[in-house]
Amino acid sequence: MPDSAPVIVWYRDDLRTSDHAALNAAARHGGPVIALFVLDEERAGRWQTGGASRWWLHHGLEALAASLRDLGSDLVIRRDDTVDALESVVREHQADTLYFHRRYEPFERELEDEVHRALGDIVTLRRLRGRLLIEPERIATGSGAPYRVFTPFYKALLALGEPAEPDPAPDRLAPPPTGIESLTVDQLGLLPAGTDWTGGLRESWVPGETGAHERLDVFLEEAASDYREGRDAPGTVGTSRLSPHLHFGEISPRHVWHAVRESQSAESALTTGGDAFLRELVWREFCHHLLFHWPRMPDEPFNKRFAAFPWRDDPSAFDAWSRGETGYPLVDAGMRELWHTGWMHNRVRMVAASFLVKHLLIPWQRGEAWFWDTLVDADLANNACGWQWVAGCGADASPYFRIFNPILQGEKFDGGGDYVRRWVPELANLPDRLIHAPFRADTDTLAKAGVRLDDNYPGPIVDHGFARSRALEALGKIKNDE
DNA sequence: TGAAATGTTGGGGCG
DNA sequence: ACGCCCCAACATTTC
Repeated sequence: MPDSAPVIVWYRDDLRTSDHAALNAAARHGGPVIALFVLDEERAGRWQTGGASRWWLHHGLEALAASLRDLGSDLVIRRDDTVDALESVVREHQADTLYFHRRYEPFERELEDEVHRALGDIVTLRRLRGRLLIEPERIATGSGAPYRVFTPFYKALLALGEPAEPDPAPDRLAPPPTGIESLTVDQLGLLPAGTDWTGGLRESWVPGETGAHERLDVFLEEAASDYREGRDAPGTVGTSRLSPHLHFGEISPRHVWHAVRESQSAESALTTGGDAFLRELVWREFCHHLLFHWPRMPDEPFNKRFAAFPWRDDPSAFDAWSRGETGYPLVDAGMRELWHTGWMHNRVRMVAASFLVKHLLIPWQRGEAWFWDTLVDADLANNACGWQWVAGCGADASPYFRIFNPILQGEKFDGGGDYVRRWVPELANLPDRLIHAPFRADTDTLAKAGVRLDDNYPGPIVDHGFARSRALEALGKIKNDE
C-alpha cells in the first residue's frame, strides 16, 4: 500500500498553510501528512533565536497548529537535534517523502547538506524554493556576479516579470498517524521563565497567519496610498508592520506582492505608495541574496577597510543606548519602543543605529546583537544588512560621511512630537520646538514641563557637534588607508 | 533612506 | 533712479 505511506512536511521559517509549496506537495502526494517542527537550539551558534523572537515563535507555532487542525491535521513538535528528529520520524513511520523549503542562513544551509547526507538513502528529499520572490541563483549582473548595488538589482528583478500568483492552502490534509509522539508548544519552554516581560508584545501583536493577513488588510486600507511619505512618520501607522510575519513565514512575499498589485488596480491612489512599498519588499530580497553570497555578512564588514576602524569599547555608553537614556529624545523613544513592543519604526532604526555606530563609535555588531535579542522581526539577513548599511561598510551602504543629526531627524519626521511623547513621557509637557532637544530649553521652560536634566531625563551623553567631527575623523582614517 | 558649510541670487530697505 | 547692503531662500560642495 505505497499510497498510505506518510509524508513529512518539515516546518522551518514558513509557519503558514496558504501559499506553502511543501504542504501543497504533501497534500497532493496522498498519504498521511506529518507536519513537523523541530526546535534545535544548538545549530545557530551565536544566532540562536532571541528573547522576543522566542515569544513570537511560541505563539506562531500555536497558531500554526490551530490552522493545521482546521485542515484535519495537527502539528508534531520535537525538541532535539534536527537530523536525529527527522531520522527518527522517518524510520518510525516509514515516511515516503520529506518536503521542506530551503533557507539561506549559513548554518541552515549546512543543516540541509547534513540532512541530505544522513537521510538521502532512506527517504525521498524534496527541497523546494524558499521564502523569496526570486532565488539567488536566478539573478546576476551581466558578468555573472551577484549584485552589490540595490537599484540595478531592483531593475533586474522587475525585468524578470511579476512573481507567480500565490497558491491557496490545501482543502484538507490526511491526519498524521495516531499516537505519533509530540511535545506541546508549552513544553518547548520558549516563553521567559522568570519575570514575564512580554506584556508589551501581547498588546502590540497577533502572531500567526490570521494576524498577518489582518495586518496586511489594515495596511492596504489605511496606509498604503500614503506610504511614500507616511512611512517616515514614526508617530503614525504609516508602515505595514509585516516584518515579523514575513520573518516567520506566516505570510509569503508573493502573497503580499499580489495583494498590493490588486489594490493598485482597484484604486489608483495606491499606485505610488504601493510601488514604494514593493521596493522595500525587494530590499528584503536583496539582503537575503547578499547573505547567500556572503555568508560572513552577519559577523564581518562587507567592506574590508572597516576591519581597521578605530572602534571604542564603552560599556556605559552602550548601556545608556540600549536602555533609551542617551539624552536624544528620538533615539531614546526608538530604543524604548523596541524594548516595549519588540519592534522599532524603520526611520528610527536608522537614526538609533547611526547614533550607536557614529556618535558612540561602538561596533555595529554590538547593536546587531542587541536588535537580534529584542526584535520580534529579528532576521539574520535583514538585520546584518541593515546594520552594515548604517555603519557604511555594507554593500550599497550609506556613504561613510552620512551622519544623522538626531535632533533634525526628530524635527523633520516627528515635528509634532507625538512619537517622543508616547515613548518618553517625562518630556511630554515640553513645547514642540524643544521636544527633540530638551537640553536647549531654558531653566524656566524645563521647570514648567517638569523636566529635570540628569535627574528624570538624561542630558546628552555626547555632544552632537563633537561626535560628528570625531566620527568624520575616524572614518577619514580608514578612507585614506588604501 | 544627510548635514553643514559655502556660494549664489534676488527682493526690499535705504541713503 | 541708482547703488549698496542685508539676508532669506535656494543651490552647490564638502564632509
